[in-house]
Amino acid sequence: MVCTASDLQEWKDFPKGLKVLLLDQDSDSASEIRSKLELMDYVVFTFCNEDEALSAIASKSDSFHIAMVEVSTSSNGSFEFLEAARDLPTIMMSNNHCLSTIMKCIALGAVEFLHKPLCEDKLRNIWQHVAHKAFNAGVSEVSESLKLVKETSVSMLQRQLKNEEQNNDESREMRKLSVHETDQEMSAASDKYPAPSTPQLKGGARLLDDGDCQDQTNGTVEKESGEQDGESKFVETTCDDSMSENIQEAQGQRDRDVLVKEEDDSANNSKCESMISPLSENKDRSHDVHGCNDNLSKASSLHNSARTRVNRKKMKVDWTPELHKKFVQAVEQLGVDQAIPSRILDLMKVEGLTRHNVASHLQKYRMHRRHILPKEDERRWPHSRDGVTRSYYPHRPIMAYPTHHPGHPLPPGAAYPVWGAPPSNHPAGMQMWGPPGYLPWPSPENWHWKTAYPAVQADVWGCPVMPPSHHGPSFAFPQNAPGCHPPDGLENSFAGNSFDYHPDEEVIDNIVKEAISKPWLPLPLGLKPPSTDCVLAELSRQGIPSIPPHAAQLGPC
DNA sequence: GTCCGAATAT
DNA sequence: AATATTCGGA
Repeated sequence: MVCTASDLQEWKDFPKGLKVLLLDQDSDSASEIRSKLELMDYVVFTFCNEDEALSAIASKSDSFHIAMVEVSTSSNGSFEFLEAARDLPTIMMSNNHCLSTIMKCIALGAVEFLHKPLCEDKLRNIWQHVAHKAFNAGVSEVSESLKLVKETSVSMLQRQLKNEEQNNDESREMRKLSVHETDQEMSAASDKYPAPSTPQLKGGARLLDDGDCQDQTNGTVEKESGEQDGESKFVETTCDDSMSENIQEAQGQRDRDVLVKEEDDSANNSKCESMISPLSENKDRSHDVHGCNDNLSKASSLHNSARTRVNRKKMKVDWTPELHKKFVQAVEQLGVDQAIPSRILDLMKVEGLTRHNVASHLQKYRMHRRHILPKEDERRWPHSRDGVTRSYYPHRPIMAYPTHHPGHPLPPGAAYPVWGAPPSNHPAGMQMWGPPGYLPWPSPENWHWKTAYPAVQADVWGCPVMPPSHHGPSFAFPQNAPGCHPPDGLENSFAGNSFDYHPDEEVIDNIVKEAISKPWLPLPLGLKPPSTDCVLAELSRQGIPSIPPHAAQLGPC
């Protein structure tokens, strides 16, 4: 369908009603796309059969503004369509991400190639191809084209401003178009066809665009104006440690030197997320696997030069080994118990890092420690229950874990070394969270052992834990004499644990001995209280034929 | 209102 | 899997 700029000018609520020919052999996929498009007020004509689609455009070629065609991996049919529908801006789409296929599509005139599954943003913006074509159709003279475009844009803009209250996505898109196409890119764009397709907009104003658009489209602005804003704002300040945390927080002073990378969801469709690289010593970013470094400075300067909406975009902190090292040092310095995000943040003095970032990382860090730590201080457990030496977790796992290095207990200070080993000993990006020799990351598939033994309460990390204190001491007390039989399932419970450890008698004995020698303490998990029968039998075996009368009054304490 | 930590989402 | 975001509670 030939859609001219003046058509657009007359078009109420563009792109509402834009007619989309959808050709997809897969009817499921087709209907999915269709419904998405329809939600955006496109009018969709679905074809699962290519011949039908071809005859449709042949007979009533005016009926469509744009086509979306699935490139089936099996046939070349879709290319035929492409050739047959030269006048129709055609977007090809496929699960097949093969470059040569894409190339072929483009070569044959496709205005864009979209990877499936299609994301909504891309669908929403397909109208741009129509607009682009309209603005370029049959206009030989650039100045004429520009004039037309300008008029069109302006009139559209005015119309939209009038309908302010019913502002919806389309109008916003249009405004975007007006501004940018008119004032900035049109002269360049008008003499070549390449689609200005949504996601493929090149550089320049994109960030601003997105920022604005985002602000308008979803009402997330106010949300980000709170704490988050304060933290992610780029403020160039210099504060020293003497300043109070709060002030620092409020000033967003940790956000110095952040490098941001513009979100690049462009043509390649590879969702390369924005990334923030908080590094004062960013030279040693040896593992920049994302290869985004080039963009960093670009985005950064962009940010500096213009508005800072950029920051609104999701930015991911890249926890490089160096950064993690800082983190761990901070945690150590504070002591695990006092290590809270804001303090860690202060100590780290990494610009651009937010408390949220740290909190998130801290969460992961703790989770990890929960796995490696119990082994370490398990042997010290009996003395750490008074709460004084209690570490981060109030309810220390009681089940004796075998320690990984039985002969090499780590001194408390060394329990959480900064780095167990030089990073160079590990594959790029590998992070060490614990002392040398520990599995850096116990693999989750090894955690399932916890479920094998219901009698042991396991926490979410798979560590057996003490029941909360309100269960009271009575919980601990015996129906079974220790030693009657090893706790049922104990072995099973260990069979698949993180360390592939199969407990031997010694371990069990130690637990049992501990329990026997300190009967006033709660019974370690995994040990069942002895049954009365068992107790009686044992007593009998020791030559005590019956329970002394007063014994019954003792009862459980 | 701020911060924390866990839960949940991406 | 890693990180961000959300949510409930202090």
